[in-house]
Parts: sequence; C-alpha cells; structure tokens
Amino acid sequence: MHRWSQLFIPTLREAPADAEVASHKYLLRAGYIRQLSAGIYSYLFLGYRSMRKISEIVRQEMDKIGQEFYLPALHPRELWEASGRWSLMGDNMFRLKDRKGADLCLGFTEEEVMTEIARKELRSYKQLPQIWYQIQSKFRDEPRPKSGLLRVRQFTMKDSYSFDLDAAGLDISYKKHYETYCRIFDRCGLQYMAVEAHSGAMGGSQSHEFVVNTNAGEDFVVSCPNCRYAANLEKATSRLEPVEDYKATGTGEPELVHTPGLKTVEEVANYLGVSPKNKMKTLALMATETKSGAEKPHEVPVILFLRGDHTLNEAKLSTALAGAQFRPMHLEEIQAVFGAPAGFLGPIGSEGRQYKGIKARVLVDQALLGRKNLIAGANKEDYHLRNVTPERDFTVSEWTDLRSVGEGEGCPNCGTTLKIAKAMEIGHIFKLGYKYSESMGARVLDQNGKEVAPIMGSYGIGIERILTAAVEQNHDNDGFWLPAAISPFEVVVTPTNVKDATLLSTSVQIAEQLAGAGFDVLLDDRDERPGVKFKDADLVGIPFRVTVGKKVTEGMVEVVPRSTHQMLDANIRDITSHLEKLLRPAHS
RNA sequence: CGGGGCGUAGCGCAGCCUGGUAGCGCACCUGCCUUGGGCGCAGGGGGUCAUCGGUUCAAAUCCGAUCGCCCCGACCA
Repeated sequence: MHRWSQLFIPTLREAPADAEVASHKYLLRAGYIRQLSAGIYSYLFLGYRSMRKISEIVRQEMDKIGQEFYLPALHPRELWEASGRWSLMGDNMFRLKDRKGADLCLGFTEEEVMTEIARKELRSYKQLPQIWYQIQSKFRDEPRPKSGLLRVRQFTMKDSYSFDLDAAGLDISYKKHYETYCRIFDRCGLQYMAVEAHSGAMGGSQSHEFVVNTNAGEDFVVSCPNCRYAANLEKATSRLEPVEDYKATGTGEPELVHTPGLKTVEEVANYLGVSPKNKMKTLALMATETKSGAEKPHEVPVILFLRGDHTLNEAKLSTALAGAQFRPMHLEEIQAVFGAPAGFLGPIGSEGRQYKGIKARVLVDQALLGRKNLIAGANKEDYHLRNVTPERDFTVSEWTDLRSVGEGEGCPNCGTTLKIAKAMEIGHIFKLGYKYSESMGARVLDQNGKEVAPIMGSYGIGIERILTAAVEQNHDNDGFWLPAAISPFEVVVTPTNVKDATLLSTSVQIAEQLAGAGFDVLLDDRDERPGVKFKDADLVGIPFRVTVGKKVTEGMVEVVPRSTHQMLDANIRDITSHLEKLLRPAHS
C-alpha cells in the first residue's frame, strides 16, 4: 500500500502548450513523464510503475516461447559493417567514438549482436530452433520526434530473434510470436488488430504489424468489416470495379488530340469529357541504386504508369525498386528523357528511353492490365493521345502493384467495401530470411553434415507504445483510465476528509485489507479538499476509486469505476469481494 | 533535411509595435477559514526576459547570429 501524501506525483492543471495529442497531454498532466529534450523523456513514479507492469506481462508471455538475454546498447562499428548497415542507417543512428578513437554506435536494433552470438556459438542443427529476446532501450536519431511518447529517440523495445534450420521451422517460430503477441496485447487490455505489413527495404518474405486504431497514429490501416482481411495501406490491395473502356475512334490507332496547356489528369479529362479512369497517369522518377559491386551509387530513370484516378504507393514502389531511394525527376531530366515537358508524358516509346546512357526502368500498374483505348500523354507539348492500348502500342515488361487502395474500394477477398483508418503500430513481426546469417557468416551443420545458414525472424514490441495506445483509447476531458493490468495502481482509496479521524482510520483499514487481498492500492491520505482529490484521481489513470465519506457511519463506501463514473454503494465488510468481482472477474 | 510557429517565474500567458517601472492567473510557502468535484481571506517567496554580439546615455522591447522546442511533409516500435 502506498500513501499519496508521501509520493511524488506532480499533477498539472494545464498541459504545456507543446503537447497536442491526448496521450502526451495526459501523461504529462498526470505526472507520469517529463520531457528532457526532443524525443527524450523521463519516466516518473507512476509512469515507470506502469511500464514495469507492461514489461512483466511481456516477459511472462515471452518466457513461454523463448529465453531472455540482456545485450549491450553500445555496439562496435565492425559489427554493423559486417551486416552492411553501418552506412545504410545513415543519420538515424547515434554514433560516437571512444577515447582511442574507435567508432561505436548506440543500439538501433539488435540483429547484429544476436547474430554475432549465433555465429560464434551455434554449430549444429541439434541446437535449433532458438528464440532469444531482451527488453532494452533502443536509440534512434529520428528526423522528427513527435507526439509525446509516440515517436521518440530513446525507447524501450522487447526485441526477439529466432533461428531455425529451415523455412518450415521459421513458420513455427513466427506463428509462436504471432500468438504470443495476441496474448500480450489481450492481457494489456488493448483493442488491437494484426495486419499484413510492408516488410520494408530490409527484405523478408512475410510481416505482420499489430496496431491500435487511433487518430494519433501515423499509419493507415485498411480492413474489411466482413471478412478478416486487414493490411497496412503500404501493403493493402483491393478489388476494383470493372471500368468500361471507350470505343476506338478513327482508325483505332493512337490519335493525337490537341490539349493546349492542359497538364493534369483532371484538366485533360474535363476538357475531353472523359473519366480519369480511362486516362493513364505518367510519373517520372530518379532512383538511386547501389550495385552490389559496391562502387558509387548511380541514378536510374524510372517511368511509372498508373490509372488516372489512382495514386502511387511509395512503399510498394520501394519494394519494386528493391529498396532504392527515389525522387521526382527534375524538369530538365524529364525533357531529356521524354523530349517533352511534364504534363504531356506518355507510354509510347518508353522501352527505349534513357538518361545519360542509362536505360529507363518502366513499371506499369496492374490496374491497367487488359485496358484499351486509354487517353495518355503524347510526349509532345500540348498534345495527348486517344486509343492507347497497353501491350499493343507499347511493351510492358513488368506489371506491378503500385497503387494505393482508395476509400470505397472492395475487399480483395470478399468484395465488401473496405474501411481505411488511422492506427498506431505497437508491434511488428518479420520473417527475415537469411540476410543476417549469410552476411555475418552464421552457419550450422545440418543432418547431412552440410554447412547451412540458419533462417531468422525478428520481432519487436514498443513498451511505451502500449501505454500510449492505452491512453489514446481511454480518455475523456478529465484524464484517462488504464486497463487494470497495466495501471500503476488498481484502486485508489480516497477519504474525503483526513482530519476526520474515523474517515482516515476506516480508509487505512480498507486500503490495508485490499492490499492484503493482493490488490495494488494507493491511499490518497493528502490533506486536500475532496474536489482536488477527485480531480487528481480522475486524471492519473487508476481504474477504480473507493470513496470513503460520511456514509462510513452506516458502514458504507462508494466504489467508482473511472471509465463510467457509475458509482455504487458497497458495504465495507464486502469491499474485498466487491473489488474482486470488478478486478478479477475470471476468479470469482 | 524542406516549410511554418514559438522561446518572459514550475504551468498557462500579457508586456515588445512606440526602448527607461517585469506583470497577471494557476501552482508554491505562512496563518486563518473551509471539507463531496481544482473553496475563500490575508501575507509572502521565486524571473541571467533562451544564448552571444551589435545599436543606444539606457534593450525583454530595435538589429544580427546561434541554440532549443513544437507543428506540417520523406523513416519506424
């Protein structure tokens, strides 16, 4: 049992003007956290107590499938050179030098350290599978820390890594993590979704994100209200309504139309009285590729074609370009590649286009497959073409999924209209494949005595994100309430007046009784007016309050759930069983 | 990094345009009063006005630079 009067719980009437999202405001106001610098926070008593409970849930569940390690946060450069990520991570990595001038970095994630251990220690298939995890600080020099604890530069991550002999083994390790993550987030009391995710430039064949719906989130998630389909917008696909193609005009061959000064899809479609769905959109980009030969990176022109009303999904393009960086072409580059200005670019002749002798890569979105008689740019200023038909008028070497799912489109599985909502990522699981074991040289002997690289997976949970998500999901104008399992206390006992000896002694007795029954109890024994205590109790997230007031003379107190404020009178004799029903429903 | 905004007491803000006295609310300390939703009265403490430099008899205020923080766009737990 803790006594509020002796604790440091610095609650604030007003939130600092800098705080915008609910979780940031309320965690500050409730005295959970204080900011030290951009994206760097201190956790005070209540905040850290909640974090410890979250970590403990994660630990208990992870211990069922893996083994906990504790790895260094300080890593030598050589380790990251070995995996090729020392340069790849760029400015996102915190780097430093030791007194001898040797380069070090702060742990961004721990594939390298784990793989280093595997490389040195694992020798035989008999030692596989392994699942190793830790709960540790991670350091990322984010370009833009934001939204309180949502995007920070130092945070706590549970990260685990699996090593298996083959893909079938990886499937099992992956599934174990999937199920474990569900148990963890269930126990933390979150409403979450597992969605298919973009595996990023790091490769890897399969990946799921665990997300929580909230407007404070930074991702968009596409989900089907009917079947179980759910995916990050970066990865999502949809079923498109069929589009009626126009009848060919004239000879049916591509035919120039004069479109003076009309550059956008909208303008051209309006002018010609056609639908953007029957127009092609052309995008011209420059990608930066680094050949595996490891010389200097060079730029490759990339030409993309999409349906006129569709938008490019940059994550999908990134996958199509194997992770290469890209940027829009400059106007001079467009002129040089197409011989025409932006706004009038089109597909005909794309195969032969090049820039400074480097042949352009041409990608065509799948939604154009089978379409006919489209409107497209003519690669001639102030002209477009009618009757453009892919594969007849220009060759398509790659049909690719490049478009973002739009509002109102159908589920790829069942056709029901998809929902798109903002979400916050709280966990992510990846099948890594052989990337690290190969690059770093981890090898075991298989049953035949042959040397093989173990196949890996990597799995993360953001501990602070769980707290942040819970606050985002459960707040009102007075503060927030946490699921009991991750709240710093389960119940606060509030005497309305500590100068009244009966109220105080009854409160102490109730608090001790509840603590004795295994509840995590806070006694608000401060000499404050009841209003102050009620306001603070509402602010700090504790899910239940027991108010000890005048009714003690009749042997009664009030039990108030924070989420609803629906107070119930309870007999003091029954207070323990009353709270057991509320807080331990499974046992009673 | 590109764009925008802001730095004055622990928090929220005014003062700056038009240079000369640093102010308000909350919080904090003392006393009284009060005790079911941030109560009241009286007294009090606390500020290198982000930093550095310039202009001036005189700078929170005008000028320049730097730093920090927040927000909007490319990255991720």
